[in-house]
Amino acid sequence: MVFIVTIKDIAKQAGVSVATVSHVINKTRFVSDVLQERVKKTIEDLDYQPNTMAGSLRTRKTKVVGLIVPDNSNPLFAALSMLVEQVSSSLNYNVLLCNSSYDLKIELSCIQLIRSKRVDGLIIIPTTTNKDHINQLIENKLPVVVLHHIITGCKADSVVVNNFKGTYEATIHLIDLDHRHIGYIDRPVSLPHSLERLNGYRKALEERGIRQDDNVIRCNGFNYNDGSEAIEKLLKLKPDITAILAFNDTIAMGAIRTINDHGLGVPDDISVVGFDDVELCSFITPRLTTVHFPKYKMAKSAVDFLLKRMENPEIKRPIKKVLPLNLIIRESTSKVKK
Amino acid sequence: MVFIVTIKDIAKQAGVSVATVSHVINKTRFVSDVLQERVKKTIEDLDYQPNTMAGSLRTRKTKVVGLIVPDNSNPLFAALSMLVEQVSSSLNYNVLLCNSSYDLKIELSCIQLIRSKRVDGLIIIPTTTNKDHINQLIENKLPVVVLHHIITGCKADSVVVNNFKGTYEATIHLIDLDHRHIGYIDRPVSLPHSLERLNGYRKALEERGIRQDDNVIRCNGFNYNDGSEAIEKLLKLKPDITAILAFNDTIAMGAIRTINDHGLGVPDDISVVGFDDVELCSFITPRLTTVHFPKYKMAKSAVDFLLKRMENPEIKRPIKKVLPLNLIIRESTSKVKK
DNA sequence: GTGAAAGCGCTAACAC
DNA sequence: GTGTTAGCGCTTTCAC
Repeated sequence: MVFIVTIKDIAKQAGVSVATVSHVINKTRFVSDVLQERVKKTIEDLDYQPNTMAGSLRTRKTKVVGLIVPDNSNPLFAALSMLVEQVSSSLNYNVLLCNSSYDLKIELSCIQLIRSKRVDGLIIIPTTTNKDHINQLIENKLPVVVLHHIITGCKADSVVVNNFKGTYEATIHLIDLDHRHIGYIDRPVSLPHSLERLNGYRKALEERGIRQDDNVIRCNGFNYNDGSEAIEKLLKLKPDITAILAFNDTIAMGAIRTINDHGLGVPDDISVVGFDDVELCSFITPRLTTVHFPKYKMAKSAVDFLLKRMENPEIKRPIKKVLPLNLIIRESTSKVKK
Repeated sequence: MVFIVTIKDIAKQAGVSVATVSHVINKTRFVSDVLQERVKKTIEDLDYQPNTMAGSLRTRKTKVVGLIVPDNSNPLFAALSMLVEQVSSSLNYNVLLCNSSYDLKIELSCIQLIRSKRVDGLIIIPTTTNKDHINQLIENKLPVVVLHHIITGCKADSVVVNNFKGTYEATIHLIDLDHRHIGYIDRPVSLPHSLERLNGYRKALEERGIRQDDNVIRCNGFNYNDGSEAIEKLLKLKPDITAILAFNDTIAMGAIRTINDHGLGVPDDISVVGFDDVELCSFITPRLTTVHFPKYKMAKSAVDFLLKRMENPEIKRPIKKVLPLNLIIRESTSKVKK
């Protein structure tokens, strides 16, 4: 907000009307070659930078999309933000990034800000299953797509992942390796997507007739050390466990660390499988067996949904895409020791 | 850009002037309790969301800062963006995030976009040492702070880190552990900050009278597998190496992976030290010895510098802050084997 | 093929 | 203590 050259200056200097200048910039009506050239040259000469805000005030389009994630320093969300930004900018949209810090109040205030900035749409990974604030946005005609999480009764379009199948396959994989005591480290507070994961795990056990000890533990947060603390407890509670599934890779990596600290090896003593397939998975030792999460496809679909909704607000809502997941077997899982 | 309630609607419904409404919203002049209440209630009732764009057009302040990073999925940059966003939003600023993908052309187009969005300031981790485009922003009176990188001749304020001391201490640490053949994995293309790191390493070797074999190798990119490839080559070239310093943690982790693949142990056969102290460092096995990078302080200082410059554009420029670094000794380094 | 001018939703100087 | 109104820099209708 510090520049001085305006469209008027260009118009005057080029000896044309502001309308003409506007039209050559936006290619929005025919302008003769002569004038076109003159205007372009003047723009160049004066280093003119159109003030898109002023335009947005009229057109009611800002070409920015809001993005709210719980925590951009989490590797999954970091990858997702990066990809959302990349595909957005390839379509000429900018991204306004907010971290909700897993806090609904902060999420609410992010939304406030984003609304007042008049973004053209919002992509959000919400923090709770609270749908009211999101539905209200929709009522206000703001296109929003919920990424990754599942909120029943929410009118927003969404792109999610087949969580159930992810953990189901992972568990079957473990069972096929003769594991019978398989632990599960869950998210601090259950959300539908994490319940799906838990159910996938349970279903697999059930199908294979494995007695359901309560081998499920909840961790306290989303960082590596929360995984450490969780496995610590689980190992104490259920010392016969030979394999664990973790809610995500971060938790899994924290768990591996602590397993090692107990003088146990992965996968020799305990097999570990993660979820998300964060880039690092193939570079830690042992390489982490995990459920691959299609990050690019998610980001792409989210942006596509948003643009689609902008262009045609009348499509029956909500539209939803469920992307498939697949297990990537690496080195952190192996046959159970006799 | 889809809402209909404007300040006029509020004014009419509350039976006051738009000026009064504006003033109660912005607390910018005294309004009697009665009117104040009436206005507030009306705002509530109509779910009015001020259009900050319209205001910005007048005030020439947008309350958004641009942030350009090379790649938000890199753990260091992810942490930095998150922190910049957090401190900005605590000061009522939003963040417009762009990834330059390590490409000057893209960086340029991000800047274009950011200028046209009239951000109040820009925080950038540039991709090259090219200073022209940055200096031009400054000439256009846009406050900008260069984060992390060093660009000589650049008029932007900056907050950086004492790179030299980081690698110097790390190398001394290794020498103190009796290592004499210490490799260094450098960044794909040298920049001043990476040269400082390289010099810290060299200076330490020189001071301790260690012959400078050319144990320096350059990796091809910034991902884990670039570290893998680099160490692969280095091991072939210099099989007597017992320790390596990596340009950053990501590279170090990739290297460890490959060292393991060669049947060698870290730190038993080869000690490894990283740079940045990304969160994961204390959770991989072995925990990574690394140079701690004060991420929060950087983000905080960058935003502070920006706001300072906005408030007082006349401060002699550039102002610069160099934050200290310190070595964190964990498990990936140990005495050299006889 | 081009220009004049109204108006997007605010802020803030000026008036009372 | 409150209201009127002129712009901020654009887009776009209407007119020629």
